[in-house]
Amino acid sequence: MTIYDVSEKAGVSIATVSRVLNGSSNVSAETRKKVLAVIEACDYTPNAFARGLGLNSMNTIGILCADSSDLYLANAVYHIEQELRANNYNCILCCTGYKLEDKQKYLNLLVNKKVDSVVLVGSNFISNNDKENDYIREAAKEIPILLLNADFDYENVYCSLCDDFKSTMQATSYLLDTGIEDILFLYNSKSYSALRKLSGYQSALTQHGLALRMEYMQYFPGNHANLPSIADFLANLDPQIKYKAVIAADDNLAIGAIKYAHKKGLSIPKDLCVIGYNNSILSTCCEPELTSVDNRLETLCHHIVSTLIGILEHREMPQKVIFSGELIKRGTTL
Amino acid sequence: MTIYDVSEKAGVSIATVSRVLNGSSNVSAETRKKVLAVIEACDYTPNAFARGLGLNSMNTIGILCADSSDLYLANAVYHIEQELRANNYNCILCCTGYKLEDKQKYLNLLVNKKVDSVVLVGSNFISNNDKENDYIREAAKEIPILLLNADFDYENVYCSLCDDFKSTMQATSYLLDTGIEDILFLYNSKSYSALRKLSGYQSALTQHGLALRMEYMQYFPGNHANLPSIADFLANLDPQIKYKAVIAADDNLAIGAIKYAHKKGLSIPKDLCVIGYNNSILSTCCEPELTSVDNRLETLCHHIVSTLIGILEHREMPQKVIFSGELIKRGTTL
DNA sequence: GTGAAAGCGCTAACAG
DNA sequence: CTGTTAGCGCTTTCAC
Repeated sequence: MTIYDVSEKAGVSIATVSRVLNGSSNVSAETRKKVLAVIEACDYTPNAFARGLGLNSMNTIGILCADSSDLYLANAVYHIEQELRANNYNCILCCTGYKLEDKQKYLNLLVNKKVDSVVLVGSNFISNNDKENDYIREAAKEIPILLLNADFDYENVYCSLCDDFKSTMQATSYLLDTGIEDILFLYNSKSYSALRKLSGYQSALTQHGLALRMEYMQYFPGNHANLPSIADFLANLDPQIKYKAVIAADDNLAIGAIKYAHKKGLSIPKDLCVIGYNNSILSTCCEPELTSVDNRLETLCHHIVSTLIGILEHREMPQKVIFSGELIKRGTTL
Repeated sequence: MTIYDVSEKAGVSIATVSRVLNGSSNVSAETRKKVLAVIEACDYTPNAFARGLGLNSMNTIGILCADSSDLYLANAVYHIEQELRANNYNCILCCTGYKLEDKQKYLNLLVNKKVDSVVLVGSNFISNNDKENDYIREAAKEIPILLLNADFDYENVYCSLCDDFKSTMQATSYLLDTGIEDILFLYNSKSYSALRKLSGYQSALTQHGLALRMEYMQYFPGNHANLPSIADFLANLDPQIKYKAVIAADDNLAIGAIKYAHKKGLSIPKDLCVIGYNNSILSTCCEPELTSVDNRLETLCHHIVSTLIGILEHREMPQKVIFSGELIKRGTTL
């Protein structure tokens, strides 16, 4: 069943069918009804490929993320998909892993597949080595690129992010204000976002007149989905490093710290305070529940999609939008 | 840059370019080299839409799931995407929620978008009211439909699932064998899979000569991502219902039970044993860690995709494959 | 081994 | 308001 069949049965030209299909106003109520009746009767649906070929778009957006099984990224993907679908766009999901080569390859692939735009979920798509960001610049020459939780200045690239620096600074200050000075910062990524968190931590210490100690900023090199291994990592740290609190770059690491405390018989929050990041489901699964920074994921996703829609509709849109996080206080802090 | 431009620059016809593009053998090594050189030089990529129109396929598979932010589903989606991409297929992700109307709508939409096939992730796509499964039969008339963790007999529908009945029966028996008889079964879905688990629980009790008590099979009506509300639910149960163990239909519910125990001052596993399902990240985040049924998600996903590829390549494939789960013993059981 | 040409099904500019 | 027609870029017979 093609548009020709419909036009024939309805006794009109294909152009007219196309018009009613696309809601053009230039059709008399009568012909419209006639055509609609045939369409209904034959259960006709336009061929999506032909449409794509003509319009050079199939109303699809690519979503690139390193690992959609990661709690945080999965949530982001979910919300973005929901928002896009509400706007009548389809999503092609593409999980790249963390290797530059693959990110590059898949971004390229999506561009060649003629998606209307792609949104990169997670700051790990931006490297500190600027040359490694060229693949994004390249893609941005073809289609708009949206970044969730990353900061990058380039034409046709748009960012929505949470101020991780400020949030972490506030979280750190919160601990400092309760009189705790020995705070371990735990992170497991060197992405833009992670580094911003690290700076926030440092900045809070400095502002409170405290010296920075490198050994109190620990990089966990493993997989943060392996919770026990995080606890082991902390257990194997140099015992010289004595801390009364842990600020973690995400909830997984924070849970690792809690597990470590349990293992060592430390009482939380009396002996050890813990603050996580993301306010994910992990923050309510433990005992006591985890104080965590809510980085407004849903808001960010909502915003990035409405920006995207605006761009595709050729409205003028802000290149960068920054939200503030919020510390959700639960049982792991005083 | 189109195939015409390439053909012109290479001094051949577009048919020849198409041939080298598609690896046809009927091209002399010399011409092939010439054409490839031009393609390389111009950085030419074929237009995906035109290709789709000609071949009636764009090598994309639809993935339907109720909620990709759900831990279990997110993992499934991740693995399926990875496997498909490894086979050079793209994935259109579509989160439907749990309403029949929407599942129907989106399955239809994907069929109309001319995906090559769709995989339905999670048993919630199959209803016990068989009439509500007609939308799947409808779709199966157009393209192959794959079901992950659901059981459904129909032409052009293929299932990969874990034997939830058996796994739950084994888990229950395991508890019974340690001498615990008062076991609460906690579930929050009435999907095929959840009901199979329930039967497994019942069957184990019956086999051990124990009577079934309806009040020991509790349906939690809330959102299982809200962990504290699960604990509250248990706390508000009729105090007449005294139990020494909880078998939960997923890890979220099990974590709720652990939270409940903490709240009540019950010691785990001495006063209360808990068994979860899915062996997700939640099973290692708590204290003690959760005994949970591993339902071989990765294996299932691997299998479902290789079945799919087989079908698309017109090989004969099994309509149904059933794996067995495994009880992973951790600290919440004796 | 290679080229010419007929679709694939739709959109949109143009003419009436 | 409606019809005619020229693409969109590729695949695939069918000749040579």
